[in-house]
Amino acid sequence: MSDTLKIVSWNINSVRARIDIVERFLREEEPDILCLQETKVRDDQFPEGMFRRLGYNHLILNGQPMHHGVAMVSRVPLHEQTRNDWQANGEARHIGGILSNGVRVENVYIPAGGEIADREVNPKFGQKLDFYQRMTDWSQDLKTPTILLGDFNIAPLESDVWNHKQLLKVVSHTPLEVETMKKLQDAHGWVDIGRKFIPDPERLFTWWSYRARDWRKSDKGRRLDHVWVSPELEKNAVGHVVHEDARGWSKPSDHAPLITEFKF
DNA sequence: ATGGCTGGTAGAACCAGA
Repeated sequence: MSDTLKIVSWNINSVRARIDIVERFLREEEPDILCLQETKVRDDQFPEGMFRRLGYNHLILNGQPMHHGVAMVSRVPLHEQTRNDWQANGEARHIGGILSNGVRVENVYIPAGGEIADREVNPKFGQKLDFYQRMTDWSQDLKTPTILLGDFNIAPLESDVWNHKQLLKVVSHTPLEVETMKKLQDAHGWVDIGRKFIPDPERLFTWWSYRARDWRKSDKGRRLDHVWVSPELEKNAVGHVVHEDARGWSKPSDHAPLITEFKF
């Protein structure tokens, strides 16, 4: 027998402002698990009703007022395990759960890191690097088969950005960030599911700025969102797409959802 | 190098996103 699991990662940029397109997405795509980042809502104000009406009765929330915040909503059993503070400052940027088959799902919102790629003048950039380092330490000890997904805020490959040369000094694509991300990936042998299904050098973006006049026409995108899995789960991943259309829905998030299908 | 847009919350000539 085999079970399929359809899991989505989506930086939603306010779950309340986006509740109508989240509902549309769930009705059209019918994922089993939706992992959200930047929910921007306290747990006691999370809009549970829509999710429960559609059968998503397992809700695991780690929110805070104003900024950040992550959540997982599931229509299959998913039990909270951990909420790690990889920034060591109390911000709500991670929630971890476990499926009934023992596979862990780790949903993370890694800090963007501010404007200037120098930790001496921009503490936020240092926090981002430190966050990656703590995740690297955590990955080295990790034994459980795990799906790690979310907004990693780094686009590592040349084909992950609209213009490699122009973005070399822009936070999200600097060589130091790419190297830091690689150390995290190597610490557990994380498999990059995006590039397993859409190999380099094919264009692959998950985020387009709000500031473009026409995001689709200019297509100045970056691949900031990722789905990684433990080596032993690579064979279980059977499909992966970036749902670019949702970036063009009314009042969209600036990130598109990433849809991954597994067979266990 | 600059500017462009969005949401939350306060009630901003705000902050943060990336």
